[in-house]
Amino acid sequence: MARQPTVIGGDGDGTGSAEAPASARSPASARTPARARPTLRDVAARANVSFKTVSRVVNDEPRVRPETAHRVQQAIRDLGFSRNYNARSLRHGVSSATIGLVIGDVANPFFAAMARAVEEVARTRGHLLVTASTDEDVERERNVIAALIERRVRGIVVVPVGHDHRFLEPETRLGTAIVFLDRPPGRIEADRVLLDNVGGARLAVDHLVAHGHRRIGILVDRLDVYTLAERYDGYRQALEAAGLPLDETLVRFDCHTTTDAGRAVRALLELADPPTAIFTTNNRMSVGAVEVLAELAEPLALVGFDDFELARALRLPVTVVSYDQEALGRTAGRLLFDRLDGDRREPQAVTLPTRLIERGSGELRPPG
Amino acid sequence: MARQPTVIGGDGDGTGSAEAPASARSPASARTPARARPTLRDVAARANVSFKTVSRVVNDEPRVRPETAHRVQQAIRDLGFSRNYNARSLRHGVSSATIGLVIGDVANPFFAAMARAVEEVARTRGHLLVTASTDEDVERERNVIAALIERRVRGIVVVPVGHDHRFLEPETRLGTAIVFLDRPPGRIEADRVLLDNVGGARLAVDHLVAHGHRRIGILVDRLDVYTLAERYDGYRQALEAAGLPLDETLVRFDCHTTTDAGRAVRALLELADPPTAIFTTNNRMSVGAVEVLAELAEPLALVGFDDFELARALRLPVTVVSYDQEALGRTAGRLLFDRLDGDRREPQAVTLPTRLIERGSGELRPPG
DNA sequence: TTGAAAGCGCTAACAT
DNA sequence: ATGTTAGCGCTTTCAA
Repeated sequence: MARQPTVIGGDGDGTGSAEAPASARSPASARTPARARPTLRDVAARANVSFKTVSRVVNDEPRVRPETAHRVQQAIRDLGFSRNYNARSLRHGVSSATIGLVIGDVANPFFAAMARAVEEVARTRGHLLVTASTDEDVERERNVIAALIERRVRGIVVVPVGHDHRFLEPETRLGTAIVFLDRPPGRIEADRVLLDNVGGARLAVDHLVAHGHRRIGILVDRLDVYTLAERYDGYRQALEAAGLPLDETLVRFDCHTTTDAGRAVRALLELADPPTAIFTTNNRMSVGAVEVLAELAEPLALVGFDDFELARALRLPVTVVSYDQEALGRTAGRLLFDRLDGDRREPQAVTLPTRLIERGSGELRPPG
Repeated sequence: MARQPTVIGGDGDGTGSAEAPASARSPASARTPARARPTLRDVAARANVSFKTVSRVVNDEPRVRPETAHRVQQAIRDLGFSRNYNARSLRHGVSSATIGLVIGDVANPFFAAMARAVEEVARTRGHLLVTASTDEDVERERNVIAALIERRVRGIVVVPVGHDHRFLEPETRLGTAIVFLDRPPGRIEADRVLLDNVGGARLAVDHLVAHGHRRIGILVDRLDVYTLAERYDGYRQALEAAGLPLDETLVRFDCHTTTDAGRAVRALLELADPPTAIFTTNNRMSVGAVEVLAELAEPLALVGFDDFELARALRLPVTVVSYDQEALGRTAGRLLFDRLDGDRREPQAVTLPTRLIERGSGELRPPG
């Protein structure tokens, strides 16, 4: 398991004058301290040209004799030169070729799918993506956005947490494009790409009602999360449309983790008059519910919002409200680049549709 | 659904001289073109101080009269000033406070978990994370790493694709820290955080053998993926240790997607002498296998490498080789920052352990 | 085809 | 406590 230390060559080009940090000098090992990073000037010196010529070569500008270009290329390789993009973008009008993505948590497959789609759009446009998670914390949202702006990203796709984004207004005026994803901005008008949450929830609950259920439990987290509030609203609308009362004992809040959701399901089951069906309002809750329901002799009906991998391989395949996750991210990414390309239309609001996928769990009828 | 356009204020401070791109002038809307971004100097002018004083305020340096600081803060707010971090880091020794992460695909939960862990470490150190996916393409790996270096990230955590990383050597000498994650670097010595893949595979196959299986199928992708080659190796070692022959018809390559894996399982089932157990060498393959096996009347035994959400909620809960995903990313992140802090030990090789989680599918005995 | 000079927004070193 | 000067690595005029 022991490894040979990397053999590090001597200071071949006489540039290595960088003052090493104290820690670099301490161990007895022959490890060389970091040498100074070569600049356009260093390359120029080595190739015997002016540094402007090197700049031309690096940027594929015309008007350079092939022979000169060649010599410069060689020097670039010899020195391990890499153009400093930050310095480059200091000049007005030279892009940082970077965009930001602010989401709740990359480890959540829902966000991961969006991240992937946004990154894909960025890539086709030659941009890099800085991704930052907020953990649904308002303060972190602000901090992270500020950090992105300090680095002069050209635009930001954000799944917002807060409910007041007026602090972004000056920034948009300064040219940073902002697109809100999955949830609307608070107190400002801006581009947004949303899901038809109310419609999706109605799809789910109408479906359960159509299969004879009259006591339908619902799992939600805090209602200040926009999507959940909307889905809860769809639930209530569906009940009302069906002439069913809203029984508050059937509504379980604060289902943040899968564990919370599992606990909530257990609580519902222990009710004197338990529900015959459950509507879970996001993928985590569905997973948590499924893990508990899997242990039951007599299964409850279940419809979940968000599709998830393996939903169809489960003991009882799960009926879900689904939609195109990638399309969410892709649409937001495209909108962002449209803006960067100079699109000056009024703020756009795109709403993506949902659909019901019947797999079995949502088609169970109430017992008796 | 129609939205009011954002009301955009006039050119309040007389700075707005930025030349608008052609597209900005086209529509009849009163939308103002982006104004020039305020600098330290603009703030200084407004607050009637020198721009160095503003710099002091922005950087929380001492030696500024509270009253002055106040005036400056006000000007900063008025102008919507944001310090340009790129310009700042131009100075020698001022960090870009950014690190890079190069992975196969953020949408894969395996990578997402690592991304999350690395981001977490970065965050505690006040750094932002630029994440880029390679889609397991060698050329993209090189391009992406080059792009990160051009932006002067301080270090890069990379799940490598290629088998020759000598091109990184000059870069490490220039001070960019590189840590390889999940797979070893090719042809250079460098820090690496790996998993005990061989040991994990042996755990899996030994377990199946112990339960009476003598024909054990295996799903793999291409063997030039390090982890899979190692796991395949563990499979062979286990067979040999058990005195079992290696039957090539039981080895299915090129299982890249879940669909591929499902197909491979079907092919195994149609064999004249089919296996009684299957070992899947990553999470995608396990999912693909499960989806096919779920349809079977008489289930096959299955052990999968990588744990996955819902593995225990399935019709037949899946026995897996598990490990601490977060620890992988966390360890790599910490190692990276250790290096940035001046750690000059020889390149480190950390290997993380695996363990078997029995859930049922791996404890099935062969029929008869 | 090549080069010299100015300046992007900032910080560090040195005044005042 | 505040200001001045130089320069980070680059691109953009403009000149040769």
